[in-house]
Amino acid sequence: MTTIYDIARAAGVTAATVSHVLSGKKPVSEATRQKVMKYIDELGYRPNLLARGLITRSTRTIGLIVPIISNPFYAEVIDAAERIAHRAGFRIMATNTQDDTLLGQEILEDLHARRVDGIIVMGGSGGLSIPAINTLISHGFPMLSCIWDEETERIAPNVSFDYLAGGRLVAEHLLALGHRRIGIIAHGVAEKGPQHHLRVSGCLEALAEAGYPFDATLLTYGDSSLQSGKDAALQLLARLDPPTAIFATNDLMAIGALSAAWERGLHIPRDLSVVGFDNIELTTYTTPPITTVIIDRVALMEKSVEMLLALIEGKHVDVPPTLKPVLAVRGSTAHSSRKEGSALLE
Amino acid sequence: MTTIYDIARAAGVTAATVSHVLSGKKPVSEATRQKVMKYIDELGYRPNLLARGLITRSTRTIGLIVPIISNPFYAEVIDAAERIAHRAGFRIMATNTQDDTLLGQEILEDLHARRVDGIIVMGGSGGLSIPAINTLISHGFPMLSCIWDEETERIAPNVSFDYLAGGRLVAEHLLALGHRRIGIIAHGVAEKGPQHHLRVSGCLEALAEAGYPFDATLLTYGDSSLQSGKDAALQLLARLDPPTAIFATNDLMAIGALSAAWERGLHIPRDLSVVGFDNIELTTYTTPPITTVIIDRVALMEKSVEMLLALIEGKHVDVPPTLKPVLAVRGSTAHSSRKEGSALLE
DNA sequence: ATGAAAGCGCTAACAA
DNA sequence: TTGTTAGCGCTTTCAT
Repeated sequence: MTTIYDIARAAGVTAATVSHVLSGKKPVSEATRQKVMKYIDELGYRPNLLARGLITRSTRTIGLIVPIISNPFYAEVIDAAERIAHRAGFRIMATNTQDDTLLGQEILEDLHARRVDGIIVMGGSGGLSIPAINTLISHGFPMLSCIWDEETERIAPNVSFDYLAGGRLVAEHLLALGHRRIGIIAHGVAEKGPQHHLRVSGCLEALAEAGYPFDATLLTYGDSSLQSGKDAALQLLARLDPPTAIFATNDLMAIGALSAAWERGLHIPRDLSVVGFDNIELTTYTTPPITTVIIDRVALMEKSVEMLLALIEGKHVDVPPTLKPVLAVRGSTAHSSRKEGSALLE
Repeated sequence: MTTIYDIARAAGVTAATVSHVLSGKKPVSEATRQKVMKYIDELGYRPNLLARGLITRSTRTIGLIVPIISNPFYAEVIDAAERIAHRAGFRIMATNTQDDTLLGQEILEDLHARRVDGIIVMGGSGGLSIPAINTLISHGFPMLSCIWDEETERIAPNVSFDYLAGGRLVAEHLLALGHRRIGIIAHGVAEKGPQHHLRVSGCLEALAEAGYPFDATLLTYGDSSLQSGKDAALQLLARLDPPTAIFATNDLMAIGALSAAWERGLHIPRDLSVVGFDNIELTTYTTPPITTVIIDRVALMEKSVEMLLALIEGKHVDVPPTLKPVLAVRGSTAHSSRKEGSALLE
């Protein structure tokens, strides 16, 4: 592979001069600049970023860890992060933990070993242990979490989203439509404890404040996947006293719920209202489009990247204000027409 | 940051010995091994992969370039690639070109400069110019394309998928259901020439062979996005002589078509049949589920990664046989009930 | 079984 | 404006 020395030799200068041409940090005569550039082009020279990174102690790369890349929410996050980082001359190295703690740990260490300049950890703890993150941070490594739960906030700086308010928006919307029996499909298997629990809490709080008790048996769990949302919805719909509305804590599960309702021959929103969370692009194109809570991914990544870059440069950083949710009301929710508590006809 | 020398000093040995412990390539007494490991742990040492890569001339990383990461098809591809590469001890560095040629060029050069061991370029030429790829290959850089069109096949080794056969499957299926007027939504704006044209050609060939001429005005174009599929479908459905079935050359556009039909109050598949291409997970959960052509992403990436690794090791590689399509018949297609050529009622 | 020495390709003082 | 020198953190012969 062509090195800086090959260029230097060909151009009849020294490696330092070639380096100067490349970086533009030192004055170089136009004549030699031209000559050097010519040979760079001719020999197809590309600076070895490993060598450069070794000495500059910077790779101009930021690591991004997400739970599951096949969830469009995270794919869209990666896309946003890439665009934003690119503006600052940084590259994103994204990986997904597949919600596996061991793999998450490995990825974290690998990113560190590659000397990325900093790391952003997205989403739930799935796939990453707090101690693992803690170790890196205590060694002074620039890290931050993005939309994680409270546990992490005290460890890494956290760019946060007001999930609680999001859950409230959902409840308020459904209550206003006359729904009183609301089924919930949350992420997190029961044993592990709910992971999307802030979204649920917000919803329950608003219900309680409005004076409507929540039937705890209407709280079911999924794993954020399409199929798990469908399964949970089928389970809710099979009850003798099915809910008139279902709140899924992410959009994929909401789509699963739509599919479940369709299979049972139910019309949405006439027979059942469905609300999601995330606002992935797809929710505008389902039939009907899904009412969901908007998480502004671009704003989130703008804040995160900006904050991480500051952290990398050793600047003082203020944790940005919590991002607020907005409800996108679409066709999957309507006034409750079915008599509450009555079984669904098939 | 802790270096190998810090460990060596702490353990009272030399850097070479620590290296031997780490690599396991040289015999080391159990006693020193223990001691070294202890300090590695204690000081939180992580080998600097930049330095290692510099000397071993390998980063154990393979670059993966896709057009658009927010298309679940490519997100699923990346996920598959990561799993497969991981088995071989390799890491994937994935980036999307956002279908931008300039950005694609930049990414390619960056990947090269980072000294990834090889690169896989996925999907259409969107975002990457043939000459750019050619330059790298001619310099002996391990590269291959995956499911690209014929143009590339002569340049880089190509893991291919039989798009033509896929298009035929669609036509045969629709013909068997009695459809004669088939609308097509293909990727590629008209000026640039169709990029998904093999999928289209296959379909047209089968139609011609069956003795049914294709009305060229029923060929419309999108850009593989949800919205473009919807727009194109609306356009087709607004005609006085709308098609009885629509073939979208990818699933996102098919979902867009579903949405368009829904907005126009049409029932699928009674009023209109819709077929997609790719078999993204979502197609099973739409209402109704979408009939589509299966592209086996895992098989594709298995072949690609395996082949690239061989290329990296300088082994001779045989181009694997073209992967064949399989049609997944689902609820979005049914027997043509509407009288051909009649306008759609709203 | 361990160590000494050289060098991967680059940048960054510092000199000239 | 250009060159000299040293060294980033690691692996790898080659000695011992």
